[in-house]
Amino acid sequence: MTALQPVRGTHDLLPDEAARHRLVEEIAFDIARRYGFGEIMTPIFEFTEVFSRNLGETTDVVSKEMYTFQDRSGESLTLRPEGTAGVARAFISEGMSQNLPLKLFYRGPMFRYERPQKGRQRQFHQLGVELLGVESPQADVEVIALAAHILQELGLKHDIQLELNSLGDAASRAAYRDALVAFLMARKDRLSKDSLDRLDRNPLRVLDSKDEGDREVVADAPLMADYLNEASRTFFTQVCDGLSAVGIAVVHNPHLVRGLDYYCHTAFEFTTTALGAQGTVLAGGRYDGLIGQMGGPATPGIGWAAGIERLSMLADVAPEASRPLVVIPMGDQTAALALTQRLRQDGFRVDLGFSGNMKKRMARANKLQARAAVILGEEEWGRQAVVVRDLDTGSQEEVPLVALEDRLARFR
RNA sequence: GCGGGUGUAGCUCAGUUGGUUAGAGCGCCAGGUUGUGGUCCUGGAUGUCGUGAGUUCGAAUCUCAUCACUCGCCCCA
Repeated sequence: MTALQPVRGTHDLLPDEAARHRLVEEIAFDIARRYGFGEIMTPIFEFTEVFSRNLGETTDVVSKEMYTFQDRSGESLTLRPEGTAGVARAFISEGMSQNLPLKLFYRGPMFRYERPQKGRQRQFHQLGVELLGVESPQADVEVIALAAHILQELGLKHDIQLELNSLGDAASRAAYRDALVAFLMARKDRLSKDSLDRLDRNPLRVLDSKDEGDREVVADAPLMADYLNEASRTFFTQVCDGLSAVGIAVVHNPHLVRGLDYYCHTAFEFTTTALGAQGTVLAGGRYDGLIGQMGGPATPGIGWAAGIERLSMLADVAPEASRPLVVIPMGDQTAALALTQRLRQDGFRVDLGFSGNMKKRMARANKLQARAAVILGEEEWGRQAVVVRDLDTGSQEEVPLVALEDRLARFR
């Protein structure tokens, strides 16, 4: 605990940036509402098993990135590294299976112990959605369409592309995995150190390797598409057709793999090249087995999550700069306080400085980009009036107190 | 966890081959007469030179360690 620094990988969000954050969240939530989603707020920590059992013991997230600690009663708790497991847990705990289908939106901090980089922090924020209880590929289409809609509304400056793949159902996935492992084992000596490790923990990851040698080996590896069984293939085709029907362009990436164990069928990522090594802006997939595996009623699900910091860096939106009114007392501070309170009650955004002479207060008003100043001159005050100065034009006039709100209306 | 780069006032940076009082712009504060901002002029304050050791007569400038940031790997949002 050295000096007064924020913990590595955490950041203070000052008002300007916090406002951007909120704006991104609000735009996303606003659109999600149009699609019928309601917000759910789950705790930022859960019993450790909620994550360790369901994301997959060998995944990086579980094996080396969780913030896990014991509370005073000795329970092992973990700061959530992602949102889906908590929502699934809530679904079961709260008996929500009575209300299917369920459309949930969430936002909030997530925690992952990783080496910080651009667009990657230890405490970061995500917003995401989960659609539970729908087996049909229509759910996949709706959820992906929502994602595309949000990104569009955020005006992402840099071109974003949607990559899509199918992992197939459990049977298809297992069959493919076996085939791939056999293929890779036969070429073990040509694989990079990292990929040998992947071969052990998550063989599909080898497909994604950036290593030159690996890429050569992988180039003629068996294709996932060839191992999809009939049902899985039909499902994928329907998702693709649906997306094309709603006008969403897709790049099929047969090497696209998800990091967490619970995914099946549809996997997708909206990617960009504008964030350095972090190409993913929004990603998700289908997880039909998760809730059953956690001990709840077998319930299909599909969802995605997006990093708010990443969205904020790319989004072409700016919080509306609402300009305040400023009250400037000349003599009686108490009268100014009362008048300020009155105007605030009337719905105006008003700033009343805490100290300083008139010049100083005017300068401050300017800095706040105030629209107008209400000046309480002693002389005018004696006549039950104040001076209202338009700070853009510099013109000012005397206004009787009884007419103040009316006169101020145009500065709202 | 691994590798590269960086670290000087609130911010952006300069600082010559190690040399004694560490600078600029912006910002901030105070003035430019009596109740008025945004421009302009004048003046002022602010630095453990990331931190800790070491080399040296002497270090912001060299060495080592450490911390933070940053880029890439891993992985992901």
